[in-house]
Amino acid sequence: MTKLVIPRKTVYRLSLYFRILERLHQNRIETVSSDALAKAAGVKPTQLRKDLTYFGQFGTRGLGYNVDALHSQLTNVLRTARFQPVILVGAGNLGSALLRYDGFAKEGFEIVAAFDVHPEGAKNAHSKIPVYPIDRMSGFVRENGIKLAILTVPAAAAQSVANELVEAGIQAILNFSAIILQVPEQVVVNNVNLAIELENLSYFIT
Amino acid sequence: MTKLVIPRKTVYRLSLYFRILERLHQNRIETVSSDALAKAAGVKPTQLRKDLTYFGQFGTRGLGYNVDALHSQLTNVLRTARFQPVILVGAGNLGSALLRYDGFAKEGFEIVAAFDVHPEGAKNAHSKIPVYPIDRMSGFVRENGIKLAILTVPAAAAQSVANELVEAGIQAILNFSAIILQVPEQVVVNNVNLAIELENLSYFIT
DNA sequence: CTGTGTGAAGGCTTTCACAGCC
DNA sequence: GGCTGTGAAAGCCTTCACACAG
Repeated sequence: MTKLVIPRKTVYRLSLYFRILERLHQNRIETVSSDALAKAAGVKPTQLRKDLTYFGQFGTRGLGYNVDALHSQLTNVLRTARFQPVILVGAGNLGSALLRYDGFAKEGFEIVAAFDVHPEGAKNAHSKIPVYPIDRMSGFVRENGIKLAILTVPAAAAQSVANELVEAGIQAILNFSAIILQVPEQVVVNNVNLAIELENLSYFIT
Repeated sequence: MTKLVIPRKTVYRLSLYFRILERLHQNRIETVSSDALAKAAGVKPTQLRKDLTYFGQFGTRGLGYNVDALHSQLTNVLRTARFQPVILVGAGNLGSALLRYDGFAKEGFEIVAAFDVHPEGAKNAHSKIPVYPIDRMSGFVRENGIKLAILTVPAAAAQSVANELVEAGIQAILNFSAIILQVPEQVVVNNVNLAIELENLSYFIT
């Protein structure tokens, strides 16, 4: 598998290109140049072309890329990445918000279950996703072979919940809690810290 | 101002260190080594030390860093970055969730107002933040000198709303919408795309 | 002897420059 | 002429190795 030689940042951008190609397809656009596609993705054209060469050649010189062909190539590269069942742990403010957020389902991710210390307290009226007590989490992960978890518990609980998830066999965590998780290196963690994103932006304000 | 010579990634990590130092301070820990602090931040000790040298020397050799002293130095570096008033545009699912999310306020950011095409439809029962119709947005930004906006509108509306924000004088945007915004280069944009984060994680699952 | 500070080396990404094809 | 593909160069960031201070 050539999977491992694609740089992390490139993989991230491939997801971007993929989504742009979907929109182009919906608009019945058949061909796109690296210039146009790169601009839509907010990168330089050379970067886009370099990104694509990691797994082949798809363009026609003098013309550009066939939207559908490139789209299906990217589907192929990212295929394992889509339609993964996901669990969410921590149905507080942010967690229950994400349960109601339809952006995941739209893009092929299904949150199959949520867990919380107080499942009955979850503000979950508008969602069909079941919220279970957290002591059922490990069992659920094991029985259903869940590999992906979204972590939205308070900072104080995050590490111990993460330990439990790892123990149960989780391979990747999308971490919204305000601490950096210590996990074995085979477990992948992406951190999203909204306060830091704002602080970072503010730093660059004049 | 030495501000501009600090690399973007370093600024981001400074926010991390800052939060860890706050926790250490709360726990009455007075001194911390670069090893311990780096581990908590998920980086290598040398990286932490290098990050700090961008704006001075704060450690005591053989001992480590004084928690409070380093904390106040970071406050100084990040000071403009905190306590900025923020507006939120797009009070749909994700937007109204963020209005209820207390993580921003806890970290010094106040969302002073929200805007939506259908303000009355905003699921805003539990929040005290006012939701105004979107045609009041520009005026509000101008009158209050708002520099920071959180954008949670649907992809189809995002670019035109962003244009309006830029026109009104916004300097930085935290963009949750699924497209990459085209903005003048003096405007800073940080993108958060939750579906791509999940897809990216999934890619690295075996 | 412990742990910071830092020039130099190394590694990873991005960008350039241009060859090659339509 | 227009646009892709790509080796080489540049740039940026991280890591190393070790000098130096307490």
